[in-house]
Amino acid sequence: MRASKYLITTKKESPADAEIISHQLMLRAGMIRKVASGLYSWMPLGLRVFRKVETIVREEMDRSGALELMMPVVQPADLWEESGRWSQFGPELLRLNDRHDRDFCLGPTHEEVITDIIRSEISSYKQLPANFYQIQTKFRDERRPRFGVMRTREFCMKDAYSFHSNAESLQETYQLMYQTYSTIFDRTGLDYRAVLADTGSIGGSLSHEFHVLADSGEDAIVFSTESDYAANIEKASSLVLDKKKEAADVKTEITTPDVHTIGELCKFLSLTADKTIKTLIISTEDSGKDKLVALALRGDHQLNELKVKNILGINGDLCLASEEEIKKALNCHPGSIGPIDLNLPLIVDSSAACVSNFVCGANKDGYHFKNVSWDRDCGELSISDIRNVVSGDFSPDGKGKLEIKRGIEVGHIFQLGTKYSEAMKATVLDENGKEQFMSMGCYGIGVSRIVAAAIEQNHDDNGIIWPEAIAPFQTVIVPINMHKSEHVRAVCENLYLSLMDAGVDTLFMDEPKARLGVMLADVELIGVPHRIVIGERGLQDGIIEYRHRRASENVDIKLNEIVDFIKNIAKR
RNA sequence: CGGGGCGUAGCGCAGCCUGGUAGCGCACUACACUGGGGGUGUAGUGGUCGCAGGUUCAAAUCCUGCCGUCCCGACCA
Repeated sequence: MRASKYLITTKKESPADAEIISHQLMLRAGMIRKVASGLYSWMPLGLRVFRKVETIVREEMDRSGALELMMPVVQPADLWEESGRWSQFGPELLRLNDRHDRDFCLGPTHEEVITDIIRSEISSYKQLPANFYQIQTKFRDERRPRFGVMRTREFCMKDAYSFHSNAESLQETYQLMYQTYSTIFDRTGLDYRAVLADTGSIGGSLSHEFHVLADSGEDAIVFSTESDYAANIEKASSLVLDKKKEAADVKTEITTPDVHTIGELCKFLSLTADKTIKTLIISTEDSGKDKLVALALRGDHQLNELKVKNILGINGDLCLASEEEIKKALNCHPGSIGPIDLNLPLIVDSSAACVSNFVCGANKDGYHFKNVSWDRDCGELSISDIRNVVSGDFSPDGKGKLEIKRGIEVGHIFQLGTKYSEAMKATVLDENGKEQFMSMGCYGIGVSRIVAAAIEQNHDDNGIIWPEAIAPFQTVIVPINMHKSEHVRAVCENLYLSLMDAGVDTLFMDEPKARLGVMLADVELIGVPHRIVIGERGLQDGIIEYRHRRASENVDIKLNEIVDFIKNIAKR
């Protein structure tokens, strides 16, 4: 591509509302432009990267045997009512009416449509297993779109859906997709991990997420130092070792004026938070009547909302009881609650249950108990894992300790089982001529998000550093004073044509009067991996300058060797 | 959804408190110089000051409402 025929709209300053580095660089490099909150246009330069990612995904999906199709963005409400998700989905689902006032939604995902297709097209177990995918626009009316293309309302996703006549077959395809995803992310050249995940609102049983590692990632992911255990923190558990029970000291009520938080309590009594128990009261409004439930955690641990929701079978958001509700139920303020003689259902975290002689609230404003023992003071306990693991916990498989890193979720695979096929009556006849619900799997990859994640992981002060496989251009030719030297011009032209002939994606900075400094700054911002600078000075010795985007020094290459050199290092 | 910030030229910002000719930098156009890392000069182009009301002789500036946009949001018991 010739720069003179292309649109390169770089900026020195980044827009004020861009917070994370990938968003800033994508705007500065002219890859994307915002249309409205959570809605972006892909400029030609950005689209090139987008397409490269898309191509890798498509090639590997095809290789896996999945069949590409395309379903509509706008979907009828009927299908969603059949699956039960019309009422289950919150405001994330953008609903709209057509001119006949019929209900539709913009598809955030396509389980309903694909299940509808398959139930009418496939009727025999002999046609299974089958796997269908599309690469297409999705819409989710995010509560808060942010981070540029990382969390938008409209985004592009590859979604695949597999159908099976039995669980083993689903297992096989799931494994195949796991492999395929690994190949896809290997090919993008990104540093990623697959982790165990929760199935969330899509439902189903087993699930893995694929995360690109980056400090700015929205998710915390947990690894064992010694085994291959890896999980999202929402899902991660740890091995709780029963501590030797200390002999119970005498329980004492102590006055704790103006102590409302664990922090204040620790300071007041000069002890560490792991010797305290905090008691949270949640209101489970979701389960019909307004019921309060108490949760006991070690003072230094954090509640894992998801684990509690799974235990209590709550679908919606978990919310903490208000001060009034607590006052009404317990006659004290939130800062003084404890597990003793609590007139509420209580769930004790398994780590909290190992603490003895702890300090906790006395359910009386201004008072706490010390030397509390679960066995003696709290009666029968309901114990569950309801906290987030922390760095240094034991891996649940007993091998190694847990370590926590940040990740950007770019892929997610699920075993759905028969959730949708049952709801939508998608059946086949088995070997015995009996009707059976198909088992399903679904598999997503965020195409647009991968582009942003790649930048989060690969950039420096001067701009983006694209991995070879997804760079908008593999190579760039930068001439020096081309308008003054016919020789430089001719060499650049020749080289450009030779590289294009050799199948190397090349950008030729052919604006005759462009200044060198400006061109170099642009080219670094855009992140082209391989740079060739050609000037009269070097040409006199038959030499041109090569530099990789990550390198800090030029390498002199003989003019007649450059095409082979580039072909060699830029090969796919 | 709750809390906060911000809307002035394509982008980044000042002006607003204390009402009176709408400014600066980048970008853009033309010309000249310069020519191996965002160069210099001269002359230009470009703005319903988010929208709607109100106060006033006079509103970017003061008041009210709306819209847009960005950031933060159990972690405290």
